Amino acid sequence: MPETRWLDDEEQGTWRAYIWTNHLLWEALERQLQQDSGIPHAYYIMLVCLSESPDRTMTMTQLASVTQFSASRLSHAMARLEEKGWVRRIKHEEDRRTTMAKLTDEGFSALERAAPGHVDEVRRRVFDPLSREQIRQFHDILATILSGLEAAEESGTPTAEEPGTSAPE
Amino acid sequence: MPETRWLDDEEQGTWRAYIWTNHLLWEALERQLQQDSGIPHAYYIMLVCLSESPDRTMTMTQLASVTQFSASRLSHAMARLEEKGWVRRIKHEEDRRTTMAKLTDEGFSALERAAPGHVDEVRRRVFDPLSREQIRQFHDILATILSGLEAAEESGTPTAEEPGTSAPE
DNA sequence: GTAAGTCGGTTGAAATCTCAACCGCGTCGG
DNA sequence: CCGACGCGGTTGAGATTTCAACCGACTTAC
Repeated sequence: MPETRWLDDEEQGTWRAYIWTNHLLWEALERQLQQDSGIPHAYYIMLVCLSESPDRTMTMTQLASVTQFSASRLSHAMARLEEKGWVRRIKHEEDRRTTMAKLTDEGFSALERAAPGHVDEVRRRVFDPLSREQIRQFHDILATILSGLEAAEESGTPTAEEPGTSAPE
Repeated sequence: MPETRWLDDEEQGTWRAYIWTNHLLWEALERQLQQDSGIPHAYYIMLVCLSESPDRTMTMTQLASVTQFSASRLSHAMARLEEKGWVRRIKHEEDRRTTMAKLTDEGFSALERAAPGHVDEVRRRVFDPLSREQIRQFHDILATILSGLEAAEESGTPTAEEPGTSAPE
């Protein structure tokens, strides 16, 4: 790494805006969810993922992969959700190693209660202030960044420069 | 609030992309910083803020306000940074309530060591994949969202409708 | 069959963050 | 001057997250 290419003014400004937006937005969402439903956002995500899965069930590993949480974090969180009665863990019949996490009816209705407020907050904070055109641009920008990040996930930490090249595997 | 206005497909897609991007990006940055310098990103931000302040010094409250961390979080983190020798806390002479946080020379050079890798990561993950035009759009979008969030900060939780204050920095 | 290796998942301890209570200093009204 | 209140900041307990070690269940090679 010969020389650091520092961020120019425009990039710097954008980056700070990003950091800052993220920070405030996250806080607003977390607060809203916590106060209205007593659920941290991370748990909310897990419930959403389960609710959208067939039979409202997933293996721990699947859920970890979808949410990008560590196995450990998931396990602890699950224990917490199970205490609340929102989720039940069931041993898989065939492969006795794997555990199925199933959203209970109480869990589902907790989600139903929490969702409107959350969606409302997101809409108010993010989408209402943006024009339709901006939403489209935003989507494209995020998709672009995302594809680079996902490529990096699989193969070490490449320079996110190549479009199609597949990982060695 | 009569009926929930759910997100349409475009909004939903954008939102998920945002959540996901954020998550992966944050993890990538956190990991990079942690591994290369042993500093969590939150601490990095604090060091950066101090380093840019005159005399590399700020009161705790100023720092809390700039970083948007709670006083408590800041206090704990400061204790940690002080142990590392990167920061020193000094009682203010005139107003004995206030504490000045000062970045030490070791702190500054720790920052110097950490910065290039971090900037590099940000550039590679975020800006390199984007066109100049997209960066500009991104900036506008973030500024728009941000101004709503900041307006909400000050006055309860208004509907983010005011054109109001301009972005900071 | 059995020992080594891997996979799915859990556990406990340490680090961090949040929340509420707290302490000392300053200020203001009387 | 006196007491009440507000401000700057700290503290300790509780919740969450991470890290590393661990356990039992499958697989594979001998």
